[in-house]
Amino acid sequence: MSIGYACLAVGVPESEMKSLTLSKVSEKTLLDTSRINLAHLKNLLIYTTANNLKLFRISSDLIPFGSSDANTLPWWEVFAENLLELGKLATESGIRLSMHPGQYTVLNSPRPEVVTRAIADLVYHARVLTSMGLGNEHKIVLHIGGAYGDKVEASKRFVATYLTLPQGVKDRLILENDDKLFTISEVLAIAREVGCPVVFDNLHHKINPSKEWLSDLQWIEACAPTWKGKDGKQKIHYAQQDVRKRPGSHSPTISLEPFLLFHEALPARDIDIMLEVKDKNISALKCMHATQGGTVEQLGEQWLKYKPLVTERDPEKIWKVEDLLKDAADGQVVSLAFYRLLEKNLSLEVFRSQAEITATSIAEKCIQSPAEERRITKRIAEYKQAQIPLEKLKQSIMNMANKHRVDEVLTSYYPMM
DNA sequence: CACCGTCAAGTCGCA
DNA sequence: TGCGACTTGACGGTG
Repeated sequence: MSIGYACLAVGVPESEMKSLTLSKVSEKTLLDTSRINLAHLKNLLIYTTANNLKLFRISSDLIPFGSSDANTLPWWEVFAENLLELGKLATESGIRLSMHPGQYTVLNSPRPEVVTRAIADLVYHARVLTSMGLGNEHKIVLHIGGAYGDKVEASKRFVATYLTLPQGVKDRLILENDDKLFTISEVLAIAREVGCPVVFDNLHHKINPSKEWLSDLQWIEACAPTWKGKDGKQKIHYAQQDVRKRPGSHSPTISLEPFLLFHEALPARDIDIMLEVKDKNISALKCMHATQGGTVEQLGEQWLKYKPLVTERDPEKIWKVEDLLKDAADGQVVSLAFYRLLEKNLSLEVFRSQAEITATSIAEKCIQSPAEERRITKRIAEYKQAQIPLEKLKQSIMNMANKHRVDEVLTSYYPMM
């Protein structure tokens, strides 16, 4: 079983996708931005490989305006070599890639111009994966679209349009239940009609359940036959609700115990799980290590990145974690204990005075001029007097870390909580 | 430097 | 009927 993350990695320098606004589009800006994004994707794949992750979703932002008339570049030719190299990197590392056009790609719209653009967008996504030399098990995830007051008609339109898609798109397309309109049973009905694999999303299903009452496991089993040999392993999406936000919002991180319960209930056969969560790779590593074990080295590396978050709560707790890792002859055994202890410590309240000390010591690594020192000292004082939230202080420190490329700070999880 | 409104995509749902 | 929410960085303007 592979556990994956989507589009971006926290704490990986030079990995973010740049975008353009329409007013800035030109041949030069398109070329420059595409080149940067491809280089950043390479960094993401290197990171994914180094951390032994096997599932990753490529951001649709890879090629700016990739499916729009605003971009007339034959980018797949201009960057043919780069794309092939990236695909090779993924293939050699056994990484399964995917893409996921957003909410604005609507195949079943009654407006023909919307449908035309949606098809162009799917062609763009398929072209990225194909240009990378990847097989059809590297998929494109799509929702059914709008309901327009008549889901039956909307479903019929989806099917009709699906049938007109280029084969290269059909070969990669997989369909997902959404959190508002099309339930898992409705998606399954459409998918069976057109012969397309289905991705079960547990959170969408929780919020937008079908009238048939089956368990998550039963729905996953119902989706299983839609996956044929050429499609690769069955994929599902797993997410948890952010309790502070509207229904459907992804949680900041994956809470371990509910994930473990979900995981234990999964079928014995091999399934790929794409996590949808704000902290991306951080949760992917947590869930992977917790269920499949991590080496002492892997856990130690994670611990260094989490450490300042524990320090700003209660520095005394550091020793317990370090003792656990020190006594660990076998990383497999302590992985679960490590992440459970970590979660427990991270659930503690931040201590303002400790957060101040932590911020000071991290800022010290980044400061390179008296002016910077004055600015950060001022920000820390503002935080001390509760004039700004900790988040803002961290942002200032991270801006400086970014400016001076302070890797130790940039790769830590310090700004995440 | 920090902050804020706007943009760009399509649909839904609430005044 | 019209506009806010959804998403997120880029961008331009202000303080």
